[in-house]
Amino acid sequence: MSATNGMIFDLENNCTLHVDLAKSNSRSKRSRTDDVPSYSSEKKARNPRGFPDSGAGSNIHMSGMGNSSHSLNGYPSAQSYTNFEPAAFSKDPSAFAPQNNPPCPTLFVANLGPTCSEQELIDVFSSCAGFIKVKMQNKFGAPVAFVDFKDMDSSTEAINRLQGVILYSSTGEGMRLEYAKSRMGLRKQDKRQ
DNA sequence: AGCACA
Repeated sequence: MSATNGMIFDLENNCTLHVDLAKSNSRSKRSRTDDVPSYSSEKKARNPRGFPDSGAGSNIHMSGMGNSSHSLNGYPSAQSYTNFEPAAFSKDPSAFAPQNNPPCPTLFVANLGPTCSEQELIDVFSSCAGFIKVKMQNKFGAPVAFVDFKDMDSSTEAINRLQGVILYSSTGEGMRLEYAKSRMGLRKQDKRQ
């Protein structure tokens, strides 16, 4: 009787099933906002829409990265493998990387693993057209990198291709790609149609 | 969420 009192999120099937609250159930006298009769810890969580916000509406599915041909922790000094295609594991880039910065040729890379090296980023980003160089900044626990492209078109395509790509040294969801901030960007670079 | 050099 309490199995489907709220909603059911089925993340595995990439489908969201939300069962409406009991309108004509046996407990129809219960108010819509008060769905937890046993625990009255938080009463402030009420919506005028009558739909409890759980915040779990995103159906993020991480693929398993089938390109792990090199599982070694060491990397060759020269880039010997630059032919793998990151477009194979295309997913929704906007699910976990909202880039609101104005477009620029330089990309900001974050959410890297603690053992990520600059050579690894070079090997990954060199597969994109217009790639120039990678400048990595090692901070403790939060390494970031800057990737320079020749144009904003190249950097935009690089974001779409390599957004959320899990490196061999990644620990979480993968690296986060954004447009780099710069005080030079305050110039008029927004072109209106 | 976290943004440096030239």
